[in-house]
Amino acid sequence: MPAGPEIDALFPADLPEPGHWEQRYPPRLLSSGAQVTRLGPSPTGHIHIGSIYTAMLDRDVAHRSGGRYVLRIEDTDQAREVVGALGQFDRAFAYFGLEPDEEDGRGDYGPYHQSAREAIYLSYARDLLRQGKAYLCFATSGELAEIRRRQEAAKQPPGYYGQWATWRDASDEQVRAALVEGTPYVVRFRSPGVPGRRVEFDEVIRGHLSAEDNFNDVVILKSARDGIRLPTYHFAHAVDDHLMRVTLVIRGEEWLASVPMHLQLFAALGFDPPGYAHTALLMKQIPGGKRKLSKRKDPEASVDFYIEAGYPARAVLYYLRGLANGSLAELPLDEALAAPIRLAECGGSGPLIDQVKLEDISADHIATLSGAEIWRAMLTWAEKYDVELAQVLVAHRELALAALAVERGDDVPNPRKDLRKWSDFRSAYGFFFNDLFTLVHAGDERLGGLPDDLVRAFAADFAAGYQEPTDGQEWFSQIRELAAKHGFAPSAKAYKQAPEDYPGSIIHASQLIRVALTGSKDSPGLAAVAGVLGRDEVIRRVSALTS
RNA sequence: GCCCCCAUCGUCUAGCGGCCUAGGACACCGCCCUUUCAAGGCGGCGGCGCGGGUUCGAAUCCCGUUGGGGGUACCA
Repeated sequence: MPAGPEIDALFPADLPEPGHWEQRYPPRLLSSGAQVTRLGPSPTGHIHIGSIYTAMLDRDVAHRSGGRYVLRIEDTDQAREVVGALGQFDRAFAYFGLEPDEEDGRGDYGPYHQSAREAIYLSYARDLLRQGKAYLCFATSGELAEIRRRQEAAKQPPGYYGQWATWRDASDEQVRAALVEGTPYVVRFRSPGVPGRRVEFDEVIRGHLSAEDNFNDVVILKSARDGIRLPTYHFAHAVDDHLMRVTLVIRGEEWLASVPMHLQLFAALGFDPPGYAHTALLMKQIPGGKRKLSKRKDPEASVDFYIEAGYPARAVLYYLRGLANGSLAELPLDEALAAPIRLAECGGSGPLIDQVKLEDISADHIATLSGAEIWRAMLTWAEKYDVELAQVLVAHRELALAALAVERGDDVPNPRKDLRKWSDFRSAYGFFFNDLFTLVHAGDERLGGLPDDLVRAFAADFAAGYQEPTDGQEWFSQIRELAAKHGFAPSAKAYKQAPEDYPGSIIHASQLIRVALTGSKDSPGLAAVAGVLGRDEVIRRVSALTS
């Protein structure tokens, strides 16, 4: 390997030494026991619900210990970067109230996106190179593929190591020649590991673990692209988490197998390693089993799925919290959200995300909200995802509140649970608003196939003698009397005993009015609905049946 | 293939050697309530993967096995 001066020639002349960064980012002044955590999402598309899950843990652990929760954008893979991803991150964190304590624009340990930290990585890479703890590798992707093919054929572990790592011990002449030719290169870590040797380490969630030590000379600096040379995740993890003075790395289980290698990197750099907690991955049910939720394949993996459908943030957080610590799922929502998450009590196996359970939780939660609270949340959601509905909610605020008061409120022991998410509002409550309601006429299939003449006559009678509801039973007696007059059976039982004697039962008669008023065969209690709609509107809607 | 993690009802889990005849929630089924629906009440179905140990005693500890998942990139 070429000596110092030749290595230095590969880097900018004014590149600072590691000591510079150590001073620039001094250890934090925090009380003992304070944890500094970090979330490192990649801007490669929609943010994953798993990131919200991890962010929740990061924030909880940091804040309860008097520490800091840092957001670091891991944008070292420029090829996969998606524009607009960052704005999405902000929206997602805001929706769930998981804004970081430090991120670009605020915090003393920035910049907080990796593409802006190139000089830092270069400093440490150069240092490793000078010490012989890293080396230049000129192998082409074709050569690497060939090595891999032969390793597979020989049933040997894949990777760049031992006899396969030809550039690890290349002569100075070989390296110089490649450099002179301008051959692209990467910087590889010279792993001190040997096959078969074991390492042990502690992991917060899984306890004391042991694994085969890493012996793979992983890439730490990728080849230059547009003159910029960025680090791999592994190297950036070691450098950033050290310099940002992160004390606890909470990340997905997919990183667990990399810990031995990461530990080697920290040791080679002379850093104290952070603590590690690897959370079980959120899974998705598939025909033959389950797999980790995929951002690309599964819409429910994206945070936007939950925001667009309008699941209340607190309901989602509560669900996620229950997944992390099962005992929290037994607590009421408010208590669960206020209780600490204990990493040591997190499960080690990945849970299937259960949409139905989430909806149940969400419906329960919404049922605890007042009409005014629901109106406010509905409006916030609709302004973004259903503009027409938002306009209606604003223009008819009183009507909306009256509609939301139907079978709901402080004096109602058993509030309606027909709203699981904000996007349910339109189908459940839209009919209250004339702008969102279409009159129903005789012959409509929702009327259940009753003869048009009967429908018209019944509707005309109802409209003509309509009385505003004062009491539910009293109001319903109007239908009861008319049903009798028009030959409907007085009860479902009577109808069932002699169906040929009647056009239908009292149930069919009431369904006539229900469909006329709500456009649906399912609705809240008719007397309450009619009360909200008001006399004129009830008559208008029922009269429509006659035409 | 190799390495690693994990393992209780269909799902999420409680359980950390005797409180277990294994508890709860969701789902499902039945009944009740009911002019429809959403609910609500009551009840039911349903599980410690398997085999060895250790122990007076094992869902709980150990070993093996099977199964599931993750990793094995100049992606994170």
